[in-house]
Amino acid sequence: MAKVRTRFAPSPTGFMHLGGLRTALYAYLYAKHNGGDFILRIEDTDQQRFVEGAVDLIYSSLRESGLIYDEGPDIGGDYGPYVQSERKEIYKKYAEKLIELGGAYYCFCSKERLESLTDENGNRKYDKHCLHLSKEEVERRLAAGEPYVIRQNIPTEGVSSYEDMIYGTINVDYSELEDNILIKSDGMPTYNFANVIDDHLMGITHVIRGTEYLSSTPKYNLMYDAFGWERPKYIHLPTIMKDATRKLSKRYGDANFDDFVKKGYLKEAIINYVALLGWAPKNNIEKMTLSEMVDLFSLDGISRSPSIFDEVKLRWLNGEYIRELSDEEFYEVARPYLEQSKVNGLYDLKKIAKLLHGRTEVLGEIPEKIDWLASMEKYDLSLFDNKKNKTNAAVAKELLPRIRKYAEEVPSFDNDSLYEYISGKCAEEGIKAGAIFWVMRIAITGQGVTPGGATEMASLLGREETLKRIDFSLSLLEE
RNA sequence: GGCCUCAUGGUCAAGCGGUUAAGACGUUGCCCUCUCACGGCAAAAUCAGCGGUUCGAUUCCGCUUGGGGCUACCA
Repeated sequence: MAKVRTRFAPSPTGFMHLGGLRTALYAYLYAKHNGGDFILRIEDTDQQRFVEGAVDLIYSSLRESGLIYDEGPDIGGDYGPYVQSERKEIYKKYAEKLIELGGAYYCFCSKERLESLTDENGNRKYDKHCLHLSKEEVERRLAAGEPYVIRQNIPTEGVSSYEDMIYGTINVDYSELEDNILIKSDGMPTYNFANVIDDHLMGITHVIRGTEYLSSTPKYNLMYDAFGWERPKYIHLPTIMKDATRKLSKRYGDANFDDFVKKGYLKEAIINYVALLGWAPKNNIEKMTLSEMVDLFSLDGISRSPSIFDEVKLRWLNGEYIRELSDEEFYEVARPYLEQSKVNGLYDLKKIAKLLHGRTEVLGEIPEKIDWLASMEKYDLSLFDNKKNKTNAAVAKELLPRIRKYAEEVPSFDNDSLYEYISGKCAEEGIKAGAIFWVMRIAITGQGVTPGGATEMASLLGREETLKRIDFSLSLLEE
């Protein structure tokens, strides 16, 4: 069997969309699982939608997520060029050939005439008007420099049939199809034409793309057949949805790979999560590395129904990846976020990172978790209420001087020393340690929830600041 | 509207004629615990509806309903 070749063929219209990323991922996985090649091709035939810089974004997103392509515009290959706008002449040549074969024809119809074809329901279907032009007339008008397009000549009757590797047999009546434009008046091909020519010329064996092409694939098969080319195998993928009725799309602004990276999701987690949308490995594992996915990937694990993107689950998975990091690695990835928080320069960021490590699911939430540490504000005294430890503001007022004394006396201000010293004292003096720790934590932070216990927070603050805060709380309790 | 297509808990999903209908996220309890988080345990589904086929349907077929896609000189 021939070597498997798959391709990812995005249009450079903006950021790398997660739906596109998944398509790329599956194309990559299928190729690699079968020992084949994965190719990148840029489909930039629509100059209106072209966005400056988008091509570089495609390169970097693919590279960052580990989807290394074997051939592509920036790395070359034997089937280039890999950018469609650079293949204009190739399309022209094949379009002319298709015309000779009877599979296409020149069309000179004006926009106005096309619009006049619209029926009362707002539907429009080209009437093959120019198909009936004589050869001489076509020659004449071409020579006169009249603007033209090239349309595909689709049979008016009959049924087209093909096998999709996910959806099975797909039958479509030719009468449902229209004589689409293959070559636009600017000389550029449309997707409808370019994808066929390129996939064939580049030796693509398996075409992997979204279901939006499921029902238009018969048109492409018609061309493969006309040229006498072997049709590729088709693998159409279900859509990723934002919710039950809306497709995940750029319009909502939160569906880009870059957005998630910026929010503080790890690239591995994003890829891993996206892989799970529409595919499940046989062994029921959810957390996988890219290379594990390559091993496990199989078409019969792909579902046919659209799946909804669930950021909550992505969060969980991201948390799993974060917890797996060493403290040192976590510090490195968390650093930009730590540095943009208000505590930057005030406390030891490494120490904070260590406390945050097991409590962080998304890196971007780090600042809000620690910003309050920068200054001690007046807080609600009901925070001292705790029924398990039987504490409240009155109890706190009583306990705090004692806590202050411990903080002064403890020989070393690291967490272990603090914990041992204070719990030792509590045992000695017959006081409930839980109550002391609760009061102490509230008194030095003024927060109900903190990224560490009383002694951890104290050791982070240092003796001086801890005492200062205790005094502040004492004064609050006096009022 | 026409055509293509999909349908198991809130979400992702196992299942491929006979099961107590996996698992994960989330949710809710409980346990652990110097708060939170982590971790542990537990709970929650008559498989969209209706008809068939079959000794027997979540699994096969049809219809209905609902969702998605296509119907561009966009891909």
